[in-house]
Amino acid sequence: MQALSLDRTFQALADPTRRALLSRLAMGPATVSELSAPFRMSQPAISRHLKVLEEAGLIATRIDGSRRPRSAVPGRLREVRDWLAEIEATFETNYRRLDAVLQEMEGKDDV
Amino acid sequence: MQALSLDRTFQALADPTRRALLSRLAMGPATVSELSAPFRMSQPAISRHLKVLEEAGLIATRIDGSRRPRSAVPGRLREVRDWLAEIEATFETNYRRLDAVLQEMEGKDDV
DNA sequence: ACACTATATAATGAATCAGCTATATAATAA
DNA sequence: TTATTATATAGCTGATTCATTATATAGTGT
Repeated sequence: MQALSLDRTFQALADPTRRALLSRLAMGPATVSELSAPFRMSQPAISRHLKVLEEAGLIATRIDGSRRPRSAVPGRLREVRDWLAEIEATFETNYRRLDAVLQEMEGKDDV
Repeated sequence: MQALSLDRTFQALADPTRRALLSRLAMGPATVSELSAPFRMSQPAISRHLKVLEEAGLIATRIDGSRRPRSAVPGRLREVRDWLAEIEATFETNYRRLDAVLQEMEGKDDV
């Protein structure tokens, strides 16, 4: 298996086809044929996108005869969202601090 | 200005240097020199990364004499997080539905 | 004006990406 | 066995990425 870096995961999400595939899979498992159907793109291209999503830890493959139904794996997405939330929290904190400083300055400056 | 696509934004986040720069900027504005200092990477490389972050709508540039202090812009991150949350919600919904189906099957199967 | 600092841009090269077509592999159906 | 279906892999191409060094641009300080 490959290393599950945020790099890889964000990279996987940086393509509209892959995001569409993931959206579809969030609604339930689907085979490659089913996933390919809505796209004007060759089956190999879709298979490749699915591989990227899998290496990013976003989907998983099950084997069912000659089919390879994929399904979404939520854990990885949650990690990504946590990372984003952390940055936003940092920003919020420091924004509030700045705000407090500004208010204090205003208090001493004005009147 | 460039189109602010999710593509571009995820792409921007898919690089560890850029994520580090964004983390730093979430704590408060900083100039290119300040941002470059912690990295073993040329100044032009950092400037380029900053440009990518800006084109992704994640940071903004202010002009102050010969300096170009950057600051984080939170709106875009929130959009990204919203997109992730939506997918997770879809997954949750469909997972619950499956769960319900399974429970019903179990009810009819067992005993 | 001159030197220095801060930053951006250009030119280049190696690596990776995203698509295609052709082909391989494996399971299913006849 | 043979044909068909489902999917993966290989090989190719053009575009994009990420780093480098060299250089341009523009402000600052003397």
